[in-house]
Amino acid sequence: MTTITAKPASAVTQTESNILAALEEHGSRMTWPRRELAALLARRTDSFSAEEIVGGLPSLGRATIYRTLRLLVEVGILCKTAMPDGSPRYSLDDAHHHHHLVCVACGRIDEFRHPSVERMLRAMKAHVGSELVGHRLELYHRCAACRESGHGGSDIHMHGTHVHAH
Amino acid sequence: MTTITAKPASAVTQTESNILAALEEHGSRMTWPRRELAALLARRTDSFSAEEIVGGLPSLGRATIYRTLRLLVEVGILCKTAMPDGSPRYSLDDAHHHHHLVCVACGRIDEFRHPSVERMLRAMKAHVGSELVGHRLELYHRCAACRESGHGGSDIHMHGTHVHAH
DNA sequence: GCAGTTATTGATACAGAGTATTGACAACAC
DNA sequence: GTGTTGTCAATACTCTGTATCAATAACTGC
Repeated sequence: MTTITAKPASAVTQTESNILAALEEHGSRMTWPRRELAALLARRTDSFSAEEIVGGLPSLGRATIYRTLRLLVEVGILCKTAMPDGSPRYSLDDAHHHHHLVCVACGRIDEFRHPSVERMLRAMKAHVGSELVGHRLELYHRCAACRESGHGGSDIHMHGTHVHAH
Repeated sequence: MTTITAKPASAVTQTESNILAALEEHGSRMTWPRRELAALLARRTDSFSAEEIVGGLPSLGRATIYRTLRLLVEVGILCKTAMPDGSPRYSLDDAHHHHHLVCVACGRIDEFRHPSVERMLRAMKAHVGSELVGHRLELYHRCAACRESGHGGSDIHMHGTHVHAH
């Protein structure tokens, strides 16, 4: 927990009841579509796009799925992260402050915390004249599995928004 | 250049010939639409969306503008940054490695470099098992002008993708 | 300076990721 | 059981692009 804290995405799990409890706590009603979505999310360990969920739950309306995903981000069940090209990915949130280590080949998202990041943020807070209201930090890499399996040439989401190589 | 390096966006300027030279160097042809776009960009000092440019150059095709903006990002004339909600903004690039300080109220984008960031990246590089292929760091704040003018309640682009408050 | 090659353009259509609207319906309060 | 209000599905729309393709303009060699 002090060095890399490489918590694999697969270690971030939420049970269906966890998710429903978070919604209830937030004051949301307990509906069948939300139960369905919670059940599906509880079974996932990897990152996903909203449209994957839409495809996986054809009995629910698109708007409902987008609304509910947004709601789950708000209540801290999901993280919404951006690939280098800006396309969004959702993953389960471990409910603590963290940043993302994103594999550009397979889309796997690991959460991490590291003192050097917090140190940097403190330093920037001190040096920037105005109040910081938020930050975004993502590190992009090729994960161990993708390097081994040679699944490397693609990097489909690599270009677009401002991402630095060094 | 060692502490905050608060280079205002207005200090990042490019002349029309600068921009055209970068395109030529890249091996691109010198066309009328590119000249037009270069002339318009050379006059801007703030950040902008692609559609603003589309609106400002009605004689050019949408596709051409998007293509050329992408090209200019590739050759290092423009930066493409994301607001907290993920919506993209373009700004002139000072051609050095830097990160972005983005005002969530007015969209102003300042570029900065700071040793604490580089230190953090070195530390992360050392600690992450796999090779890092890129990173994204954006700090969101409310700029001095917006704080003074009270232009504060809006923060229209504040929600969406994963942005941390502390 | 002209022909030939090839990059580039503009129009149009399409894709991805959502948001806004609306009438219907279901959950919860009483 | 009635009423209020949250939530639903469907639809249309927005924004930010990319793909296709025929027409054209820019460079290249002569």
